[in-house]
Amino acid sequence: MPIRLHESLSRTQRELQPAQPDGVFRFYNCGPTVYAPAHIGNFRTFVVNDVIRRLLELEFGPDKVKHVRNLTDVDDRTIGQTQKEKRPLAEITKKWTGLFHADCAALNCLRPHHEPTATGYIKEQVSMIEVLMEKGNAYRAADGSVYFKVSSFEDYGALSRIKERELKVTNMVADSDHKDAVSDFALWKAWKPEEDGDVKWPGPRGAGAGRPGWHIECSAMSKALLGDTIDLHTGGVDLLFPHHENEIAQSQCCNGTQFAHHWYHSEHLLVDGTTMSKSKGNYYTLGDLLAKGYSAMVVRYALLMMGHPRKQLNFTLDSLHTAESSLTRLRTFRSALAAKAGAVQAQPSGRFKAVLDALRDDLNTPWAQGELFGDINLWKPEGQTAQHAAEDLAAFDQILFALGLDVTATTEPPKPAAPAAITALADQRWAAKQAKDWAGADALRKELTAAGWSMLDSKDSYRLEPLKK
RNA sequence: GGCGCGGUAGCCAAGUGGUAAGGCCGAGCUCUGCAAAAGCUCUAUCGGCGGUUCGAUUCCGCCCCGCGCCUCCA
Repeated sequence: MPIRLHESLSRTQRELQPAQPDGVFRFYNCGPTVYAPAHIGNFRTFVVNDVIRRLLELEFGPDKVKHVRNLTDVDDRTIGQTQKEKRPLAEITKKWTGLFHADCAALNCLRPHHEPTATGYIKEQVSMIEVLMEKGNAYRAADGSVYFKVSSFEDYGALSRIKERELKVTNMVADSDHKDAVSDFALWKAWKPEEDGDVKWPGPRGAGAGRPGWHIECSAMSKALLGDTIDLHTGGVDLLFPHHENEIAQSQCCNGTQFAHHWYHSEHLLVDGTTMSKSKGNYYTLGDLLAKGYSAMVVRYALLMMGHPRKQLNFTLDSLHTAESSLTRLRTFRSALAAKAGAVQAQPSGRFKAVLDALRDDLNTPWAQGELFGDINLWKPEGQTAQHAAEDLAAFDQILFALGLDVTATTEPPKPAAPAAITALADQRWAAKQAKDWAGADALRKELTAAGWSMLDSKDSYRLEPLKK
C-alpha cells in the first residue's frame, strides 16, 4: 500500500512517489528559527515530519530518501536577539541550535540528511535574487532592498487562495516601506546599522549590503541540495501563507519549473484550548515538561498519537498522563513479547500491518493507535511458539520504528528519592507487615498516601514513588 | 471582511449510507493480607432542526456553539 498524504495545493490526497529517475525521494521540511528554545508546538510539526521520513524509508529504502530541514539563523528575530543580548549573531544561533538538536534527539527524531543554515547559503540566495531581478520578477527599492514583484507571477495565491485585497486592511498600512505594492515581499533587506549591528553581507548586483529575506532562504537551500523540483515540501500551516506561497513564486520564476510536487502542512498545537503564548502562561518547551517529570517519549506520544496531524491538537498536561499510561502498556507488551520470543530472530509477521496502513493513509495516527491496541488486545501468549512471538516482535518493532517510539530505552526520568521521614514510615510499615500486623501496616500506608507517596511492595523489598500530580 | 477547521461516551479520539475503533479515567470481578502490577468484564446513538433515502452519526440545506489563521509564527 503506497503512502497517501493530503496535498495542500490540490486539497486532495495524493500518493508519494519519487519523480526523478534515480528513485530518490526529495523531501524538504521548513525548520526552526534558532533565537530561543523551540516550543512543543514546533515539535509537533517536527515529530510529524519525522514520521513522514520514517514511512518514506520503509517505503523506498533508507538510502532512497533525502531529507533536508533548514535552520533559520538570520532574520528579524535572531537579529533582534543579538541587539537584546549584545552578543554576536553566531553565538546566539549556535546556542539555540544546540538545544534544538538535543530536544530533537530526546524526542527520537532522525537527523535530516542535510541541515543547511541560511547564513551558510548567502551566495546561493544572492544569485537567485539576481536571476529574479534579471527576469523582471524583482526590483530594487530606494533603500537598497530588493522586493519580489508579486504581480509578475500569475499563479500567486494558488496555494493559500488568498487575494491581496482580501488581506486585512490594518496589516496593509503597517508595512509600506519602499515597496511598489503592499503584497510585494522582501528578497533582500538593506542593512540598517542601528537595527542590524554588524549583520550584513554584500548584496545582489545593483542592491546594497544587507541580508536575505526569510522566504528566499528555503528556495535557495532547497535548490542547492535537492534541485529545482522536489517531491515533498512540508511545514506547519502557518507557513502556508505567506512563506510557502512566496517560495513557490521565487523558485518557479527563477527556475522556470515546478517547485514541489507535493505540499503538506500539519496543523497547530493549542494548549488548554487556545493558542500558546507566554502571556497566557500556557507556553511549554520540552524542557518545561521534562522538569515536570514527564519523559520526552511521553511528550512525543502525546504530540503524535492523540490527534490527527491535520487537525488542531489541544495539548494539556492531562493528555501527558494519558500518553504515559498508553506508552507503559506498549512497553509492557513488548517485554511480554520479547520474553516469549527469547533469542529467536525472525522476519515480521503480518500482525500490526493495519497500523502501518493507517499511517500510510494520510498519517492517520489516531486510527493507527486504535489498530495497534486492537492487535495487542487480540494477542494471547498461550499457544505462541517462540518463533511466532519473534515474528510478532519484529512486526511490533517495525511499528515502533515508524512511530519513532522507543520503549526499550530507559527514558523514564529517575524517580526522586524519598525524604528521610517518608523512608522511616515505610520501614515501619514494612516491619509491621513482616510481623503480620495488617492493621498497623494499613494505617502506615494511609499516612504515606497522605504525604504523597506510594509504597509498592514486592516479595522481599519495596520501593517508594511519589503519587502522580 | 477573507480563508479554514471542529462539535462523537467523564476526558482524548478514529470511522462508516445499514444501527459506532482505540486510548485514558472510572466501576465490578479474578489474583494478591492491603496497595501496586497483571487478567477478565462493563460504560455513547454521534450539537439542533429540516431534507434526500427502505435506512444517516455518515449526503444536502439552515441554525447554534467553539477554535485557528490572514506578511516574516511549526
